This record gives sequence, structure tokens and C-alpha cells, in this order.
Amino acid sequence: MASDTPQVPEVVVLRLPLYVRALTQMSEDGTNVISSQQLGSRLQMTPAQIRKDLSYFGRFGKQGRGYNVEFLLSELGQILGLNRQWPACLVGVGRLGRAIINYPGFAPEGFHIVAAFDSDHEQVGDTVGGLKVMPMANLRDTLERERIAIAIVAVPALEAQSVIDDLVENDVRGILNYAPVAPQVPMDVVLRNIDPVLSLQSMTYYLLDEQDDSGLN
Amino acid sequence: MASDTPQVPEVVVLRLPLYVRALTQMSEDGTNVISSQQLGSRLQMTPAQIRKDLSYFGRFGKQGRGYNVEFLLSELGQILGLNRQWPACLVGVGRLGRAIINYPGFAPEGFHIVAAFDSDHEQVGDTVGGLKVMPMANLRDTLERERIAIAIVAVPALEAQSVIDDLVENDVRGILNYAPVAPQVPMDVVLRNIDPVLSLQSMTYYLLDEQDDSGLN
DNA sequence: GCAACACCGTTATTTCTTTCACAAGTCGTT
DNA sequence: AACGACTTGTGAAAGAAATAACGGTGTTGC
Repeated sequence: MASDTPQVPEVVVLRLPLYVRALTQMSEDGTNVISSQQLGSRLQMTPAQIRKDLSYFGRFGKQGRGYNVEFLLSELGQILGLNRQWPACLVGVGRLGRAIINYPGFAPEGFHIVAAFDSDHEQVGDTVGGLKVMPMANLRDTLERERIAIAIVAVPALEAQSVIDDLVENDVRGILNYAPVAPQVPMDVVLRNIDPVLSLQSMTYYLLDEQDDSGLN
Repeated sequence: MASDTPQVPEVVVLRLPLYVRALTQMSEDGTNVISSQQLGSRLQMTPAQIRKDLSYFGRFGKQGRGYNVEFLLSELGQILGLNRQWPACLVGVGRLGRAIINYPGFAPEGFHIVAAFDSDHEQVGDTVGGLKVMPMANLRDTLERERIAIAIVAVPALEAQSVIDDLVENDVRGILNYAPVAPQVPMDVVLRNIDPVLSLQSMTYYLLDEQDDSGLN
């Protein structure tokens, strides 16, 4: 629906954070300028792909020279919306949820978990990672008050879809789902699944060939 | 290199576990037969894609009828290597590592963490989730003795590459990496990255449009 | 037993991605 | 100022993946 940019392929958007991460590291290493060639070899991709990806958003490089690391970094940050804070809520404070809330990798990137919910009344009222666990009934008010657009879901598989329906109902716009299911969401809600078991299950396909069951040695 | 099957695209292999999961659930619900149509609508994909994906591996369906759930499930399990146990080791028993070792989702799918390592001598000797944490020096012996082909990496970003080099050196064949880096591995090692921050960073691109900063309400 | 229907497997077509290739711009040197 | 060494941005070509289309086969109900 939105269309100031002439429709950027999703694969391209998925690669941008990779560029951001590599550039950030280069910036820390004191590199000022980098070519698509160098960036490509660092990320194991072709220079052409990097140039093409970037060209969807503008002209950030200088012929004969390459890209200014700081400048490109700031442009990509702008494009992805990384130059602001993103308050998020967590739903499900079981073992996994508690690990997520304590994970130190989110905050430095601007993702702050500012509210925690659980449908299990046993958990409500507990304090986890400095947050009071609230009942689902508080969703609407809290999301609105704290301007939360992102929810992280860490509930059991069976509850995931209904929790997500509830979140969508309350105008959450992005969902990071850790439950091992493939939930249905409306087209205007962005869903990302984190599912290590699926990763392992596709991995094993490639591990089978050399399978050596012989007791010989 | 391996080639009894005429090269299956990786995207296809990545989708198979999705089918397995949906079929498992259907099997539990008592469904005996399912059409590509039904499976497709459940997974939000076209029936054609499902038929095509499956056709890379054989002919599992019956015209006019569909697929027998149990049969297809068992065939896919065979193809992916899910009908056996996969002992795995964990490297890094910090907060994240401890959460992983206690995550109850792996074992039911045949992935068992049977050894834990840490390069930090502070941690070595501790017992985590029933496992004695070992020093990295024990890698070779343990991997061989326990026939471990899969490693799960949960160390700080800066250590990840060297830990992974070490694992590769010791003949690990698949790596599930939780560190926020894009490690380099030889072509014959299968790498899967779990990186929630990257997921969030690409998500925010789509959340920007409707950004409503007006204090109005 | 036969007509009407349902659905697979596969080939053909379309759409999406990646890679190639090159004109044009930049820099440093002489 | 002209040259050589680089590197971008992009249109065109190649390659990969998704979708559509359909022949052929099995199923169901009458």
C-alpha cells in the first residue's frame, strides 16, 4: 500500500541489517571508506548484489572511491528505522520469556522491553527483569500508553495463535514469535519467527550423507 | 557432491520441516488424508508449491485422494533424518547457553544436548542442566566418543568465530549459531544462525510508514 | 458400470533474483 | 591537463523459484 519507494523486494530488506552490522564493526575498527568489493568479501556476497540492494534506496557511494562508512551507516539506519527507540512488550514469562527479558542484545539496538504479560495468573504480579508481570487484560491500555508497536511472543505453542490474535486486535504492528508454530496474521502485521528446531530439522538433511554407523574403527 | 537426488534447492529443504510440523499436528488431530490444497491453506502457500516440493523426493500422493498423513510424515522424516537421535553439544554456558540447555523443545524432536563446553575456566566444572561443563580441550575426545555431529554455539560475538573454527577443526558438521555474527565456515559445514536482533531490524522497516508522533488523541 | 468429480505429478509459463557488463565519475600522479 | 587505476549505479542477460495449466488416474455416488 505504501509506495514512496517503488516497492523494495523483501529479500533486500532482510539483507540490510547484515550490512548495518558489518559497517558498524568497520566503523569501530576505524575504517572510513569501503568498496562494495570489500564489503562483499566480508559478507560472502557479490559486490554487484550489494550495489544493487543499495540502489533501491538511493545513491550512497562515490565512483572510484566507494562508500563512506559513517554516512552509509546513518542512511541505512534511517531507512530501517534504527535511529530511534522501539519499546516492545513480552508475552509469556516462562523459562524462555525470562531468558528473553534478560537477553542483553536487544537494548543496545534500541529495542526495549517495557512491559511483560502472561495469561497464567500464577505469574501475574511477579517481577521479572525489573518488570511487573501484568494480566492480558492490561494489554490495550499499556500498549497505547507506552506506544508499543512490537510484541515478543514466548508462550506455549497451543496458546500462540490466540495470544497473537489478541495482540493484533490491540494494534500491535510487528510480532517476534518464539513459539514453534506458524501463526496467521493480517497482511499489515509483520511477523518474524524464531525457531531453532526448524533450523536443526533442515540442517540434518545435509548431515545424512556421510552417516557412518559401522562400529569399525 | 552427493547426488542420488538431482540437487534439491535449499529453499525446498527449508520448507520440509514446516510440512512435517503441520502434518504432525494433523496426525494428532486424527486426520488421515490431506490434499495439497488443504495443507497449502493451512500454511499459506499454494498447492502447486507443495506438490512441486514433494516431487523432488518422490511420489507420495494418490490422485483423486491426496496424501496419507502418516505415510507422508514418515517419508519426510526419513528424508530429513528425523527418525533418529542427534546428539549435540553446547558451547558457551552463559545466560543464553543455560536457557538453551533447559529449553524443552529440542529433546522431543531427537536433538539431545549431551555435552557442554566453555572456554571460561570460571564455568568449567559447574553442572548445568545435569551436564558437567567441560573445557574446550575436551572437545575432540568428547565429540568422537559421543558421536556428536551438531554443535550449538552461544558464546559472545567476539569469541564466536574462533570457537566455530575450533569446532570445524574437530569435525563438527552442523552448527546452530546464536552469536550475533555471520561466521565463515567451509562449504561442507552446515550453518544456521538464530538472530532475533536481525529479525527485529528488518521488521522495523515495515513499521515506519504509519509512525504517528502527534501527541493528539 | 458409468458419469462427475477430485487431486496428483509434471511440463510450461511467469515472476522474481542474481549476476554481468559497461558508461561515467573520482582520485592521485606526473 | 592528461593518464591510469578504481569503483559506482544501472540496464540487460541469465538463472532460480513460484505459479499456472493440464493429462491422467483414482474415487464416489447413483
